[in-house]
Amino acid sequence: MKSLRRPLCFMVGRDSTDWLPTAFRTHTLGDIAISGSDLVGHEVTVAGHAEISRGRGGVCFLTLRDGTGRLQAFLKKDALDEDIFLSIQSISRESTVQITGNVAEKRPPKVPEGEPIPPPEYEIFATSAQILSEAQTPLPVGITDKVHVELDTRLDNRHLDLRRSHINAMFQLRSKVLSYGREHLLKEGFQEINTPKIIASASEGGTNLFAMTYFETPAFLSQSPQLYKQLAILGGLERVFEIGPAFRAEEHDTYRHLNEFISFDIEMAWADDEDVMGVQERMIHHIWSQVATRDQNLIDIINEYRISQEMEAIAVIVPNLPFPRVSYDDAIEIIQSKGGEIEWGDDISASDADLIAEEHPGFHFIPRWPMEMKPFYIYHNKDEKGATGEQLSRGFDLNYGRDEMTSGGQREHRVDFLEQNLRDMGLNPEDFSFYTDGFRFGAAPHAGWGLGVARLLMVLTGAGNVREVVLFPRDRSRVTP
RNA sequence: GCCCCGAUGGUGUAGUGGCCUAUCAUGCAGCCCUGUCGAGGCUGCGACCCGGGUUCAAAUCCCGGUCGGGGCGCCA
Repeated sequence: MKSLRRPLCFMVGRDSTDWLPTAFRTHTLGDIAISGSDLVGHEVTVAGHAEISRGRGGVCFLTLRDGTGRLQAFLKKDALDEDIFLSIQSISRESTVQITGNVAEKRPPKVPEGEPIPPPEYEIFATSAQILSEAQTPLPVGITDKVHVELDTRLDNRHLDLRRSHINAMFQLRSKVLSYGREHLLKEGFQEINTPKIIASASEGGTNLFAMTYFETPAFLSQSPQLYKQLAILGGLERVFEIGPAFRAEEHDTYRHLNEFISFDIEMAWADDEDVMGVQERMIHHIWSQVATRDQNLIDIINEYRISQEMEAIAVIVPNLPFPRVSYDDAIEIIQSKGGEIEWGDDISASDADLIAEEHPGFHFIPRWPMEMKPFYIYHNKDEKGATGEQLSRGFDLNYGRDEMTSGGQREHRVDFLEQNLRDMGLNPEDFSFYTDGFRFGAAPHAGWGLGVARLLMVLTGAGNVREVVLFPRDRSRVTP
């Protein structure tokens, strides 16, 4: 690991080498940090936030940061307008500045005896400068401070929190994860869809919905794209996925729940639960291996912060395929053998999941749940019975350690079973006719899953709370910012 | 929704009835330093969540409120 004495101030988190110039800059800071050797002697214009201004008298070292990286500007009193020099010498942190100057190699820092001299870094020797916007002092949360800041304070000031390098890196990773996931699904023939988020009635039952008024009609925010993605499959779209919001009016308050979250859903025709578990593990494997080979710089930035806070560094360990399958029957057995108090037919609680995680710390599927614990749209084979003779379903979960990432399954495509399941769960099939009608004219057997994007990100980034990896999280007590 | 815990400068903290005119770090302001880079040195600034109560005396104890944290349930 890199020495803490030399934080990687100029670490680059984003490849911006092919970004086009804009009205405010010819190059990004990250670009110059990477391509500095080709740019030495060239005049460039850059813009960014003033991270710190050091030096007095006739010199000033201004560390600038934009969304791509950091770079030092070197200002000499006799090389530019004196008033501007003085105002930048005493500029407040986070003010935005535009600098024009020539790229030069930095003088190497003094290093303690015996330590290697670091590779060359680059700076801009300023010939002109302009303050674009001054920052008030003090900042409500420090961008480069070493002091810990609580999540609640950070979320109240998310616009500043996002400027912190490791937070920026986490959100870049979020974008990468979605992009690699899309990339994989498109390769397997899936097409991206969007389903309505304003709905007339419960789409699954179970959780509470947020009520709203749709002109003169009562309506709800969708808790899941479930029924609509199935209708897309029944309509012959073969393989679909959606990355979109889901809303649940549950008053839960944990590190892994939000009332608005992004669900990554797929649905696949002519497939059973095993088929879509395959899609999922291949997709996750693709995401992990892409991040491991292409985005180690982002992981490094996160680790730089974690180490400074005396937290354990994270590593992207590409999981082996296939993921272990721990059937519900097996899970009950494992929990019981470890002294957990659980009976067949009980839900697997968090402390039970801890016991399973002792044997399967990484990704693992838990297939074949009892039918009575699964929603009405989950399929069952009549002759598949659990350890106590109860009906099993083709529903599954994907867990990482103790945390549930996904729930999915083969869907019930036989309309008479579907209606019976609804009745068994105390629901009226007539209320679901918009859905069940889709099954009356020849239905393709199909399967799918829904994955919590923030939960997956939590695993990848080492975040201890889904709120960390959601830009503006919505929980029981937070609706702003 | 249930159970536990907490609230002190901008931020993060120390504090267990009188040693509190409240600790430390960071920040902010000012001064010194013409190659800094975890910059350094010096001088300042800035806080006990709100309302009630107990007590000679409350940051500290009690009650209520508000806000927050952890765990659980439920789920993704």
